[in-house]
Amino acid sequence: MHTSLLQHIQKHINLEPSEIDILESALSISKIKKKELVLQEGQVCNTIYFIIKGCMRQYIINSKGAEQTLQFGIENWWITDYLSYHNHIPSHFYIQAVENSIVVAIEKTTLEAILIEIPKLERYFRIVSQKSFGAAQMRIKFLFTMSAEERYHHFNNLHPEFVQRVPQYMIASYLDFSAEFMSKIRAGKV
Amino acid sequence: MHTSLLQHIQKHINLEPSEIDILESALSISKIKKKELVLQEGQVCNTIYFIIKGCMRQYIINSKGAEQTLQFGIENWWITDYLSYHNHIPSHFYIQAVENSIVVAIEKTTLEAILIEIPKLERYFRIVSQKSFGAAQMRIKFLFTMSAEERYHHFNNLHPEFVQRVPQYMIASYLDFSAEFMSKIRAGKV
DNA sequence: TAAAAAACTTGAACTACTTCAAGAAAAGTT
DNA sequence: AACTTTTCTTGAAGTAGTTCAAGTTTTTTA
Repeated sequence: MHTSLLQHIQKHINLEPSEIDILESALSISKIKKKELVLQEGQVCNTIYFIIKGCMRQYIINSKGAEQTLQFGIENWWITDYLSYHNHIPSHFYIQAVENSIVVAIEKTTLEAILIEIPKLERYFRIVSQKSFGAAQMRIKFLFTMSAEERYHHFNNLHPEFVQRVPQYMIASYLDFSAEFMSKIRAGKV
Repeated sequence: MHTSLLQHIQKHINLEPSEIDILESALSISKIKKKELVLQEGQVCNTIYFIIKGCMRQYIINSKGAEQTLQFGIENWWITDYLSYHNHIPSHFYIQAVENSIVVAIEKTTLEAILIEIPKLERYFRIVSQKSFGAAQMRIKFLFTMSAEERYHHFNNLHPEFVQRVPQYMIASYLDFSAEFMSKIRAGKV
């Protein structure tokens, strides 16, 4: 396993050397090719992914057959469908690699075993998921209060590198407007 | 403390009698009058609230001075601003009682102490917040894929009691359309 | 139980966005 | 280097919603 997950965990809790050993032996990295899907709509989600390198996204296919990105994940983010994961119900989402990516993929059974061996990790996941929930609430705030153009500029200011990395149409759908409209915003034609 | 919080916790983890004692003595209930604010924009949020009875909401005031509800909480829900709570930063939100409510209000210092005494509770909060995050993602999905009318009918089917309980204009803003438009949807004039 | 405040309704005018269609540019593949 | 696929751009026409203003109904308060 790459050290970045350990570092991320140790930002929030202290691990003993023995606990690090347990993690090292239980977890491994995997590579995911650009465009590869790790979850599809209708499947039950049994895995959580920590992104070591690259970029993933969670998206849906709407009633018109178009993809809409709900969530991006980059280095040091977790990505999964928690509702499907916890309730054993079919997922509404696709999870896909936007770039060739390196992740730590943890199966539910593995994670449950690790959490029993290292109960301290419950705290880590608690804090991380509370912060994610907080971020989701801010996201809803921005969707509610800003115009399309404001959302674009705000996102562009906050994550300029990111806008370079992924196709514009994915960002447009993440910000909830059409790719065509994004093009016009960028050209100043609005 | 009312038993409903204990029951909610014990849906997810098993508590020893001694642990229940600790909780009982550390926590107490408080009453919040309708329209009373427990958090205002600009304040740092240092408390999490478990709703025993009643209804709370998290809202913002937008650039036009109008309130927009981001989140409702009813019986057996937690409500707080996790981003402000964790990062000690001023909140973007107001949290207010929609009805006269009874809550367990837990200060950050109290909660941290309890979590050290009963580490098992980390698991409870981890699971609850992961599920909340999953629900927030579904919420974004619905906002993205459904028309205003679809969102109204969907919400009305899912939570019919709830629509009776709170003013329509709050539900309209939660579903991200105007109170006037909601009136037209209900009258079938759209 | 009257008065005041809060919540809901209605229609008309407006607008921030979408959709469509077609072409251009950029990136990926052999 | 040529071909294919993917991504981005542009304008014209359409529409799902908003905003405003005024009136009505319901709920709360004194």
